[in-house]
Amino acid sequence: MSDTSTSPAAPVPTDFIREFVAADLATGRHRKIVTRFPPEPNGYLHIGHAKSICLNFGIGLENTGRCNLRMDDTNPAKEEVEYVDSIIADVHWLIDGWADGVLGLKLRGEGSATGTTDGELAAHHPAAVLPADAAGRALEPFFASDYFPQLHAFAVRLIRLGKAYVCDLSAEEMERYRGSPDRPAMDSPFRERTVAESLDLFARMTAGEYADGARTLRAKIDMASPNIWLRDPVLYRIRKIDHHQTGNRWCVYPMYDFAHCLSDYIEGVTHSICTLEFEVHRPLYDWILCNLDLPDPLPHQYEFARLSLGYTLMSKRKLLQLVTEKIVNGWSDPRLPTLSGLRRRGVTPQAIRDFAYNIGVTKHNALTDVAVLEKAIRDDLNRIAQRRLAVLRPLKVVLTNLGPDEVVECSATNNPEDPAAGTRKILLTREVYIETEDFLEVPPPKYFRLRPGGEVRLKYACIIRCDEVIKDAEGRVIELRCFADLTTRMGAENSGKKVKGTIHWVSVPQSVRAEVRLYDRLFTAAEPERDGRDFKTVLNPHSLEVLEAHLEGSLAEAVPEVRYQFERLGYFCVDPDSRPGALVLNRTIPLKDAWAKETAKG
RNA sequence: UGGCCGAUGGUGUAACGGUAGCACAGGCGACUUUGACUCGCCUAGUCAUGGUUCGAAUCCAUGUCGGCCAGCCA
Repeated sequence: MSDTSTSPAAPVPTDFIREFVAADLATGRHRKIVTRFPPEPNGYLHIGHAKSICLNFGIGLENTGRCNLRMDDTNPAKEEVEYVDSIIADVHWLIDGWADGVLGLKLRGEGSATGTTDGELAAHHPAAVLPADAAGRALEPFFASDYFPQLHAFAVRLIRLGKAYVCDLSAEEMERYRGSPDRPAMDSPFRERTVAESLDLFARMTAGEYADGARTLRAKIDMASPNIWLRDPVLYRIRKIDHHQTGNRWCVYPMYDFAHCLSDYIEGVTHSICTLEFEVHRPLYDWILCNLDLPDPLPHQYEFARLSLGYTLMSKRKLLQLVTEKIVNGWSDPRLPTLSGLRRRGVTPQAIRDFAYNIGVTKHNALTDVAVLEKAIRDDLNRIAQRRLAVLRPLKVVLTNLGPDEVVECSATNNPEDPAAGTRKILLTREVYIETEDFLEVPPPKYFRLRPGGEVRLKYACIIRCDEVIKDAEGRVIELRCFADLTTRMGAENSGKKVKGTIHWVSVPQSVRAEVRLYDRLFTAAEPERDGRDFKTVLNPHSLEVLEAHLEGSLAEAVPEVRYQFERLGYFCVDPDSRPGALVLNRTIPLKDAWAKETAKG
């Protein structure tokens, strides 16, 4: 089995759903496992979807099965091709190199063939093609809309069986008739309509004879059921609007409950995994499949708890609001938990997969600490990111014993976690920048950076001593004059000399300027909507800070999506906003900072 | 006064009638040319009450708390 595994030491994950899968394999109920990831293309994917993707593709991968990507596009009013495209890109980004081998797609353009509407099963549905079998042919996701002809045929069959009827109740009337969880329902006056009449009416609905909302097709189940979803749920509604895949071909569209179970069935899905709120829909899922008298094996639905992460919002509706109200800059704003936002921020797919593995899969709602995500991000970046020196808030230091044009060559380790990454040259000059916070005139106890008369090591270079502090008219420190002890350079006679602090720096003439964007959590509260509060009351006004930083010269040719660790500062990656000579970097996440924690203690 | 689902350290999870374990967070220490990484140690838990059992986080009952369900959304 391919193993660019989720976590270095990770055994195969286990959870209650995987136990069902294993049991079904053991009993011979299924020989091949097929799952699916079925987003509605009405928004961008976020890290909550990533949890589902990792579960569904993980199960496919672990069992040499398959996981189909399917657009659950049964409501043209809310869906757009922009979302279809972003979903495809995000899924690939997240699974490539891991589970892309079990990604089930179909041949482009296949499946939207005509079907019958006379109650007979359409003969064909698109076959799932794995990348290994594509032979260079273009593939695309499955679409629930591909099955509209078959779905329609199934609906007709249900009417013929006396298990569905056309209802003329308005939406308001239907709401009244339905009752409520603790109040009984009333039968629709159209419930006992003859099969022939329903058949005729449904055909005319399909032909476009009636206005939106005028009639619906309903399942005839049990109006006395304590489960609302069994009180004759709507199966089809009239919607005279264009669909992003099927154009104006249809004016009746199936509801989620009708389309989903049958789409699963059509694709040969064995385990249909969704989130907890669909638990109450499961009896309906089963009812539809059973009452259509479909041959086995039938798919089964399993539910797990959706992800909720501290200090962020996960619902597509709320994310859409953040985007449309321009609280953030589009769906890929690095502060958003969208996959495109995380990608732009510099988070790796591996880190997201590790995160998904670490949080597990259960049936109870939990609030996951962002620290778990941050840990996964740092762990992966620590392994792969090359180190560079950069100064965010510069303080000029003049090394008084170096000549104006003197250049001292230093060797810097690219990645201490990966010796194969090698070394690079950096140049020490008379004028350098250090981080403003690395000098304090009157330092607190345990501060071991630079102070007047004190010593500190410039990383990869040498130890310097602060001889003089230059201030401006307001008394602010604007420059330090220091002595550079070149005998403490690597390889020199005093290279072993120890000082408490080592700080980062860049050469003034050798550095490049860049815009650096620092991100913080979008909200100041772990649960932005706690107790029904408006999330806009807890927006973090400092979630984005833009600085002009000075980077080591080797970064001049940095390209988007390459990730670096700026030593002692954090992980950064180049933003696509970058232009030649005008680099823009995003800070993915700062390094852990024990000193900041120490000082915060007061 | 409905139905369904759930409850294990601060947080997320494991244990499937037989030693409550792991991770994150937190604390202390070691190492360190990143106050990073790494390593060592520590803190801290079975919602409650009954019952079954030699033995219960696990099974049963009752209660408590939490989530979901009254779209022609998914």
